[in-house]
Amino acid sequence: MSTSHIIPKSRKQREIEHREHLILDAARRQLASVGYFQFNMDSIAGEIEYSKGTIYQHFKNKEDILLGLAAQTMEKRAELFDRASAFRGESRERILAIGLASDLFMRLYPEHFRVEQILRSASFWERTSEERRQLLKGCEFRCFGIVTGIIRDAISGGHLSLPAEMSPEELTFGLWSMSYGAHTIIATSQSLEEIGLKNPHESVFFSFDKLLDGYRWTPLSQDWDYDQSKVRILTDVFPHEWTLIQKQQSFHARATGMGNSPQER
Amino acid sequence: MSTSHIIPKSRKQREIEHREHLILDAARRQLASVGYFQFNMDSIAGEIEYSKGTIYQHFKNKEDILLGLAAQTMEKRAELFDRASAFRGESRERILAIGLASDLFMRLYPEHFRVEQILRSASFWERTSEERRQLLKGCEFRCFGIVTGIIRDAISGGHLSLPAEMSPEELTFGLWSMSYGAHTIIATSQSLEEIGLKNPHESVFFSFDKLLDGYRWTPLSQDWDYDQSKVRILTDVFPHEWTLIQKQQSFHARATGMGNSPQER
DNA sequence: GCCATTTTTTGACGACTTGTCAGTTCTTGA
DNA sequence: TCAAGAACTGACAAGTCGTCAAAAAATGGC
Repeated sequence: MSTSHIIPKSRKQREIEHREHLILDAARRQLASVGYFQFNMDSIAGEIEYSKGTIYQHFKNKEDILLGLAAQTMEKRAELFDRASAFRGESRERILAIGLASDLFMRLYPEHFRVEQILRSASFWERTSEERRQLLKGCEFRCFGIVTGIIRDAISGGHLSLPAEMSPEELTFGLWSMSYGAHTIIATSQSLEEIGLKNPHESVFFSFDKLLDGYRWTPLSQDWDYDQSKVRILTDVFPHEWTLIQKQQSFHARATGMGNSPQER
Repeated sequence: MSTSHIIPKSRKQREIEHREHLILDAARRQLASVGYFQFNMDSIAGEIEYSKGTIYQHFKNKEDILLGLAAQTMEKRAELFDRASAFRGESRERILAIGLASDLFMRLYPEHFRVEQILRSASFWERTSEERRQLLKGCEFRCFGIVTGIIRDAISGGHLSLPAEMSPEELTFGLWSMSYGAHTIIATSQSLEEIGLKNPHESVFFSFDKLLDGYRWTPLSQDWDYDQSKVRILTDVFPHEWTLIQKQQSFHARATGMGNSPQER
């Protein structure tokens, strides 16, 4: 009796979860192909072959779907951060690994930035469901905590000492700002080429190096071959992701400066 | 005859321009009070006491109005940058002045970030008018050029030398990223306090200092009192703006760490 | 196998928006 | 004073979101 009770229930459960994925996948495709302004509920319903009413049982409204998309990718970002943080090496290499994770993340999920942009805009949040909001916040905290953890490790390991009035969180904020800003600009600016930036991705790493040198986080870039660390991290920690990106971009590998090994700089 | 020809025309002209301002002001208010999702053409029309049709003679569509708002504020940002760049002092002080200009800008025009966020999002641009697009791009180029100019001055003045493979534009991009990222996060994040950041504005300046130290842009922060430079720039270059902000925030001056002189750090 | 009850799904519909355009009002200048 | 053109208007077509009564499907007791 217990099984006949439980099995149908869990099948139902799985069906519901599966449909949630269907909806999000359809939404992601829609968003990628037609953009936010064309993106509408009727066509998502059409695509997944369920009615609009059913979608509204999963999501409070249109915005909630976008939040769902963001939560999905943020989850993946947090995973990448976890793996980066677990790299066995100098603390500064571990932070470099986080930088690489960010970079890989934005290359693997470029739509994420479109969504995040909308997310961060006017009066969006109040329309979404509390539950999903918390989910996203959780991922954000997790990522933030991972970075702050590495910083604390660096301090206790004697590789970094912050001015007395400065907290590890503030350094994390600086790194976050730079990374978020750079990636947003890269993803959305119409005219970086025109402005004279051939390879903004690479510039980000350069700025990172200099920022950490400014904090005197040892080993300093002049005393250590971080290009080699980069290769090691990519092959050890992100082999799968790196392969994916190399495939994606192999046709213009040399132009992006990442399809090849970092030594070329 | 010529006067009777010209005067009415220019009055008409002025009326039209005046109305454009009316529309943008109403839109700005709407956006600030109800957010993007409630923001609609009918209520703007109601507020300015012209019909919707008339609004559509000025702007191609809703998005074009937002672009108009952005162009208005970007113009102001470019002005602040111009003034910052004209500060007579060390090149690194001039870059600090740019940093202060950014900070003042976001404090004076917080709605701008809401708009910019929407601007940078999905399939927005294709709906707007080419003319206004160019206007905005122009402001962006101008700001970018000002910063790059200061960097070139620093290089030719012997205060900074970039690695051979790195261009001034790449450094500008790094500064832009950090500033844009930080301000966006500050303006839109729900939970900075919760995460342990009491005064993110101040953290930005700290990161800036460290980044420039990393580039060995002299005088290094350890050899120069940049807090004092900050005060000098604020009083010499941005006296009016600074007063405005102090008034705005005087009731929680100590909390923001900017209502008072920077020495307190 | 049958039917009453509960759960799930559906899509027509109300409410609201955007952008248009035919018709009206205002302005200009002889 | 009035004709011609410019400017303005608001009803309207087209399209969207989110709801909800009714239909369909699943469940479970007999």
